[in-house]
Amino acid sequence: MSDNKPTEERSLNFLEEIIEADLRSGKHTSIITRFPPEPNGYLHIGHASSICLNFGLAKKYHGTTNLRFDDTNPSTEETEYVESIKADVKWLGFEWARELYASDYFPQLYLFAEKLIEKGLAYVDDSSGEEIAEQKGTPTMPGYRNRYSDRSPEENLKLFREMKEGKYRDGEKVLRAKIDMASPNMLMRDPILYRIKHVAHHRTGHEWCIYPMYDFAHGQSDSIEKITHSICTMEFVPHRELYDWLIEKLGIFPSRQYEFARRNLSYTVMSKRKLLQLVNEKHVNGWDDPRMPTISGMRRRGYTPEAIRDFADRIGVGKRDNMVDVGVLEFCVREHLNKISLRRMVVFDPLKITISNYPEGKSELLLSENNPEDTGGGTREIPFSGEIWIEKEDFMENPPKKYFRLAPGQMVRLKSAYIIRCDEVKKNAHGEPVELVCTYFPESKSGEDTSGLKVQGTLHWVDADSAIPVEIREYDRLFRVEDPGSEEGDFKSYINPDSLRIISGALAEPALAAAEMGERFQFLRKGYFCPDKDSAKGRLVFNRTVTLKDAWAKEQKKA
RNA sequence: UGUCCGAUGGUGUAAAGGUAGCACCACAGAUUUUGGUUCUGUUUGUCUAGGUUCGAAUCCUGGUCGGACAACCA
Repeated sequence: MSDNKPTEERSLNFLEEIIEADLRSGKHTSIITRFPPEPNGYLHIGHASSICLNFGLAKKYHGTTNLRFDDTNPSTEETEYVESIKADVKWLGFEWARELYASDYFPQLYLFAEKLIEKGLAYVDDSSGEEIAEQKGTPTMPGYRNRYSDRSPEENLKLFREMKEGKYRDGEKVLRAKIDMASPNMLMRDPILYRIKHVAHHRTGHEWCIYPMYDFAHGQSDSIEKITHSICTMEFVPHRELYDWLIEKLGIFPSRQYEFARRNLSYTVMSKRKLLQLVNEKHVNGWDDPRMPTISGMRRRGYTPEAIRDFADRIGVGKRDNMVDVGVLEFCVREHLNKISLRRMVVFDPLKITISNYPEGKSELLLSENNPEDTGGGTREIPFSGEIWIEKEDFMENPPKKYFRLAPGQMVRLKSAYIIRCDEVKKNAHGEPVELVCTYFPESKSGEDTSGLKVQGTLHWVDADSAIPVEIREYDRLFRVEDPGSEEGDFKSYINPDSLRIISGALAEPALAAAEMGERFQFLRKGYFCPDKDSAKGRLVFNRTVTLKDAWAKEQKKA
């Protein structure tokens, strides 16, 4: 090729720029990142972005990523969450270099605290929570110290050891850093480092009754692991000053914190609190409800890890507030599913067709491609006979202009089969069509069409004799508004009442009987679907992952 | 009335003082045995007022708007 431009290097995001600069300057020879969830809930799409970011950055620069559980608050954390988080990260396709726990560092952290006390940089405070808050001032008013702040290092050391030994009750004392009660940064106003909690920890049990706060655990853990780039969300910007202060005073490995703006997704909520409400109040059927923005929900819905990674990649990373359109996610899902899913035909709302000129009692097997996007995808056999089902909405007695489907006297092709013409409409007492009598053109058989007939529409269908009944679950966005969290009143009042539609009487081509969990299908002209775990033998349940684009529906809406 | 962070089409993200680009969305056309896919094209943007400069999205100053910060949560 004459074009010798270097293979189009994509422009770097701000984190990549920082890392490349650090690598170039020799500040680091390799990088280590970490994904640090607290095991107190399920991971959602926001975490997925963070996972892709941290693991993706390390991968790009040939570094490693640790999975570290930030388990410093035993009252909220459980092993169950640890397991689900690990499963989610793995499912997304990432491998961590080390599986670590902040709780592994409790002994080391305790020593760090004693060191600070010895240096006169921390003290034990007997004040109540209210008193501490009171003395802290406000963002516009400086705080002030109390009498406990003057205790000697010796006394503090003694008191802190007693705290550790369980001599005091919850809330009776805390360890505080001695920094600056007048700092414009509230977090620097003698922040609490340790608190007493006589609570069992999911890993250390009753070994400890004092637990470090986030600020005294996170940076130190980063440092112990020699994390080079500790990437977190913007709300931690004010913590950075404290993060750096502690590393400096402790004289430990200088991990550095960098912040990015969390990605918000339209038409959903992401806060743990709100998600929990949806589950507890049964607006959804559990954390893995396919409408949930959780990783387990998306997995059950049929989203692929590839699509989610692609999504994270496309939306990139920045520092400003944002609201990413869920349409981008759906685009990524469609794009991947289009390439990999097996085509099948399923009629959701059946209308019977009798082909009057098809030999009585005859049936034949037709061939159809499994995936037109994949030439090696092979074919499958579909039975065809004189009695078939089509979609009710694919027939109109008085069709509008440009209606390419079936209507009296109008012809359509049945996908991978024949061209038919509608001759007669049989109706029930309400005047609704219940059966169409059609003729077919034998010489129009798919693949060997010599009929010379031209039709505009192609319909999906199933053979009446061999069709199997299936249940379909169609999901729509969970909320009616873009940003439920910022609307007036209770966010739950914006829930979309039609976010789940169950179709129990759908009929599927027989090949679908062999569908297995994990397989992805495109039901022709309907959307992408996957088997749900609720499927039972003889009663398959399919989740709609995402619809197909529908130019006709769009046109209808305009009209 | 404090400190910190931010502001580029409808959305997300690039352009490190020198052609405002890419993707999604939207729209139009072509192809199509899925009104799918694919292909081609089009519309739309630098918050504001000054300043520095031959030249500013980029640097400086003021303003405006949005967000974060006063948990013994992370």
